[in-house]
Amino acid sequence: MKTASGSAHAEEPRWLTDEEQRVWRSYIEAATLLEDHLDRQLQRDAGMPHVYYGLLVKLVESPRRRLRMTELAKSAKITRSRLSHAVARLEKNGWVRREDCPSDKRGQFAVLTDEGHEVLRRHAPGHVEAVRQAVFDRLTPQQQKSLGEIMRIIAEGLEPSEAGADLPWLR
Amino acid sequence: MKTASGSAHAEEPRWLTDEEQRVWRSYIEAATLLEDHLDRQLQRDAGMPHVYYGLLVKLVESPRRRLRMTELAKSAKITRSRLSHAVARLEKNGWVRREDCPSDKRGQFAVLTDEGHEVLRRHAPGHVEAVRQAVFDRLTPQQQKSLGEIMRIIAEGLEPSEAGADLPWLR
DNA sequence: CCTCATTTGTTTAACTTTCAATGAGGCTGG
DNA sequence: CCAGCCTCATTGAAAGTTAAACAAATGAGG
Repeated sequence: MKTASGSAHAEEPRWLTDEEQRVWRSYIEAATLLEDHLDRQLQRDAGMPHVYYGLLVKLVESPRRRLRMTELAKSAKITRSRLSHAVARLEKNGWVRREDCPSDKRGQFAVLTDEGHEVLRRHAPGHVEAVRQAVFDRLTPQQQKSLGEIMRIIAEGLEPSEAGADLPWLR
Repeated sequence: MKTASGSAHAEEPRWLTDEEQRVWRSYIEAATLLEDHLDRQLQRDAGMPHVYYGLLVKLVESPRRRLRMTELAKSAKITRSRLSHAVARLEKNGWVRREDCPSDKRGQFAVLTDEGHEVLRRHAPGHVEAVRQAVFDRLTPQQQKSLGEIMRIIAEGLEPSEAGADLPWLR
């Protein structure tokens, strides 16, 4: 059996080539700048960070504009803890409301309020425009397609199924 | 002259097509998962978030392992304020030390200490491995190349020259 | 019915990031 | 010189995030 290669075990590291390094740096820089840019845009215009906006979007797209906390967390790729705090804040803004789940007394729904829906309606155009300017307007159709494929692959590799990733023999 | 289209002015929004939306979602998901994954890996192994690690890397690659605060901030794509706090923390860890700039009394150098260098040496292999597993091992050479090109373009569009971006007529 | 492991969601404290304000130093033109 | 403006870097408070611990409810198995 080959060594586990995920624990504290020193095989000689496979360094990145110069070209790989350039790619990686470009990725980090662009991702950092982009996140920052969108956060600022939404904070300025809509009064919330990008992640929070994303939560509202998830909700508006869901049946009855509601989602169980855990579902919402999974779909937004954040922890339940982070979501708890976020929803608390959005609730204070009046954009989301919590509702008990009838079938599971532990459960909570996050529900998009009319106000929340309105905020979304009002600021979606500006946000889409920002995304276009920063990303889509600059890429050829081919590049857009590639970006989609590439990011899907990366996400795939890190997805929840990731849970037991360093114990592959248990999956 | 065409309208400025960046201010509070409602032209009918150019929504994203379904395909564009899929691309964008993939991007957001992958970027979120990846950032989170690397933060966790480094926090667990090296006791610092990914950004902080990135700062040490910038320093180790610089002449005399030092950089002016502003330079470092620019090169890492973060604000000077954020850097100030970060360096304060790294200093507390003994991984970075501040030094006055002789030629400009306002200036400060962030200098990588030997301890800092050692931390980097110790944890670089694990980090590279994490990046490989999450990204490079999953992409074809063609995709790696595309990713580099695409992210360079996006970064380009958001770069510092961005400062007066909504006042293009002043540039 | 009871026990125990698991799931759900929240909470607390520590840490990080942002935003706005500040002070010190440099630089330019009168 | 010095007045006004810009740059360098830091600060403190508020907001957001993380990690670990927790209570309540569920549900599977005995």
